[in-house]
Amino acid sequence: MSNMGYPDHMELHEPELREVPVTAVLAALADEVRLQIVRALAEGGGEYACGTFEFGVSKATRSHHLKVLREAGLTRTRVAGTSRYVRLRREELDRLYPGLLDAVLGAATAS
Amino acid sequence: MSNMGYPDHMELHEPELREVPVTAVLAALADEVRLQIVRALAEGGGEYACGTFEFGVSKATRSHHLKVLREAGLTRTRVAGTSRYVRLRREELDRLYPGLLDAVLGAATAS
DNA sequence: TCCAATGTTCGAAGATTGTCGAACCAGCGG
DNA sequence: CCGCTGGTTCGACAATCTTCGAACATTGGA
Repeated sequence: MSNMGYPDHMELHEPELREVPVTAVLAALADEVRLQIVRALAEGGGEYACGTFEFGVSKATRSHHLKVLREAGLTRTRVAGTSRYVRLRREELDRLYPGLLDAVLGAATAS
Repeated sequence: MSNMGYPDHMELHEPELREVPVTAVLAALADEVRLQIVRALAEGGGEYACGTFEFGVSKATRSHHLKVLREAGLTRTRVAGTSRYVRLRREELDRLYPGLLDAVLGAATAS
């Protein structure tokens, strides 16, 4: 009974957005590489394999940044085979921090 | 002729908000102490002497945080006598990043 | 003139962060 | 079964950040 209705592959732990301090959310966004990832996710709208993001950093670094985003409650990750698919938790974000993502992305895109 | 129309006391250098990278603005907000300062400034609406902010850090630390906020374009500082009065650059902020401050402050206040 | 008050600046200590290569793990395809 | 591929994890290193006390600057008043 340790399996509580999950599929046979463990889902990654992703925090409730309420339980993440605002400062952590902001800190997650306060990095150029991570902001590029978030921007890409937001533009596409859907989910992307981790390997999609090639922003001039190594595999290890990219993995690290995706972990930061996930643990800040900004993204959700689905495991499928050897790949992991990432997507932005936009609705939740917009509900809890209305306007934040739009403001940040607007600025980032407008440059 | 080094004085270019300024009053006889040099105003502190405060960057144009456009020229501050978004990540710097976010980084400035991504700290518990600085967020408390910003929250206090936003609630009050007006300007406050630096000494007003007693959030359990030393004078030196407070001075440091106020400098970070100022150089991120979040606050403006007026020098008067031995005191410095700080205020939030709310209008500019709201114009360039509409919704950002509200989202962050709402979250911070709602806790 | 001398002192008190308000802030800033200067190290320095300690923690956190971003980055990488190397090693590792798990599927998938021969 | 063996190797490739997509990702993670593990040190390690350098840079940055937060924090403090102590020293300094400047103003205003007794």
